[in-house]
Amino acid sequence: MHKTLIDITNAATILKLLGDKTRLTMVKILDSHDCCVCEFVEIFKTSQPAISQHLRKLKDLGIVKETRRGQWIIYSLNKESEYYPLVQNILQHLPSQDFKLQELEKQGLRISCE
Amino acid sequence: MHKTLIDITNAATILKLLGDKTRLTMVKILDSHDCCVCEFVEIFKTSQPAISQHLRKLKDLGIVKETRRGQWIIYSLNKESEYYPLVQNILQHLPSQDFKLQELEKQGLRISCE
DNA sequence: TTATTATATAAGTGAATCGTTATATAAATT
DNA sequence: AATTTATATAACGATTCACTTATATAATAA
Repeated sequence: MHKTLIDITNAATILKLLGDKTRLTMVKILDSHDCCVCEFVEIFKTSQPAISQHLRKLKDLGIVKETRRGQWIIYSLNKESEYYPLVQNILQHLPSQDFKLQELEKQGLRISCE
Repeated sequence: MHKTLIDITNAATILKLLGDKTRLTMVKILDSHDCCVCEFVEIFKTSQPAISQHLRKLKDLGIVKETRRGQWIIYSLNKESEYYPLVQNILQHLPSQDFKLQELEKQGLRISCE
């Protein structure tokens, strides 16, 4: 099986970053659906700056990328990242978090960014 | 492929624990060789309490286990851990750290615990 | 039994981390 | 042009974390 070896210092940095429940859940959600900031704000019931700061860290390491769509900024997993294989491997061990998006849809909050 | 799903809160805890260069390197080394505390002290060139504290955290989560052998306590990976498959998966992405043990042997320091 | 060696624990300190509030920027709407 | 909506950044406080020094425990050797 192909495995890109990752320098242990960089690997520790990535794992530390993913070692936060909010960020780990974000990444798991992004694994199946792109999302904008406002959706995460609803999902995690925390402040918008807190969400932006988490996304910034993920973006700084190249784990996620952003695309502007009008006034919204859509985040997605960066599949070109050298860390993507590791991230994918980790995510396989986690249960789907899609129910969080489904709750949003029930409340009609997901549509806001589409 | 069998994957044991890990609750996302526990997964974040595990990843945070592995998100430290010293602990991650320890676990990678333990993946191929059992080690005692004094070896880690030499390898990481840090204090004995610092090493003991790292091992304590890994032990508390069940990632490593210990066996006393005379005055030494030998640490090894706990392959029965529910987190072992995840840990294994992560370690596959890391380059071998055996060279650190080999350096010890050159200095005749590894033999001390055998 | 005393000293030595290996390891663990406790307490304290400085740095890193995460959330908050306040403010800035940028696009869309009026 | 002014307002609103979405997002980012800055500054600060509380908590967490990893290390240090000092001390405790436990096995071995003298």
